[in-house]
Amino acid sequence: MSNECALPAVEPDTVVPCCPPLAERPLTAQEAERIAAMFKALGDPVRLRLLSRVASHAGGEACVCDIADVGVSQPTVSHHLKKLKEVGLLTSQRRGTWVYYRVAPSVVAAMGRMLISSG
Amino acid sequence: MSNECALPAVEPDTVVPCCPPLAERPLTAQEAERIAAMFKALGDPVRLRLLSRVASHAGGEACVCDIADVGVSQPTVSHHLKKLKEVGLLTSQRRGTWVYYRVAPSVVAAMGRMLISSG
DNA sequence: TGTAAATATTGACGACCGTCGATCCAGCGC
DNA sequence: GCGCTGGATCGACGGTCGTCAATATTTACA
Repeated sequence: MSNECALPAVEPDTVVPCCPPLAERPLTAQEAERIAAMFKALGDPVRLRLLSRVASHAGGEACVCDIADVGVSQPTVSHHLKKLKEVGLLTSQRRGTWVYYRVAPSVVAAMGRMLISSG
Repeated sequence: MSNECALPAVEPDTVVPCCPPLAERPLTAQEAERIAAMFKALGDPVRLRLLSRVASHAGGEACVCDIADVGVSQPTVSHHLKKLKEVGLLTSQRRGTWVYYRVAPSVVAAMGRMLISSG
């Protein structure tokens, strides 16, 4: 995957260029479906806090145990991290007993650019 | 409302500065709640298409009748436009028989910047 | 081998959300 | 006044989502 501005494609074959500016042209149904799934991942307060905690953590990565105290149970934390991972906003890596998460900057930035260049 | 970078506050008194960069520091529960509500509004394909249609329409505004053919019923379109309006992403104005919607560029840009400056 | 710690998965339950048909409201023209 | 058109609201239904307790899985260490 050399394309820096690519979102995780639904099918591995079609690497779609990411996020056209919102005001460039009307989004197609497929584009909207794909992009909405990513924004929906940001549309939950617990996920937003988890993402922010990973992003702001030293070294750009955080163990689950470092960020898990957000007021919900451990399974719920795991559930939300999984969702963020599914849409490509987070990546994970197991090191020993712990699992470390880090944000995918290109994906986050791509979503941001879609909004910025529409103003 | 002179502050260009302000999101619609839940209570009219507290005008909160918008969207700290995701990686600046961990979001508080209240911040996350407020911001998640806005991203949630973007987390639906129909709303995303409606927003894109308004944003890309000539003059920066669009009558409902111009953008309503997104594959759902007229009440559903109205419902989604209302939601986008509630979180401050759209504004509306009645002119005669028609209602015109336009995007709130500062709000959209604020959300974008929150993501961009986190990469 | 066996026990403990860190995450993930499963299954269930209540709440929220998107959708629709039916209805209502606001302007316009006759 | 009346009818028509664009748009909003209401009420209901089915599906999705966030949450939890319980359990499973993975690794480390004695």
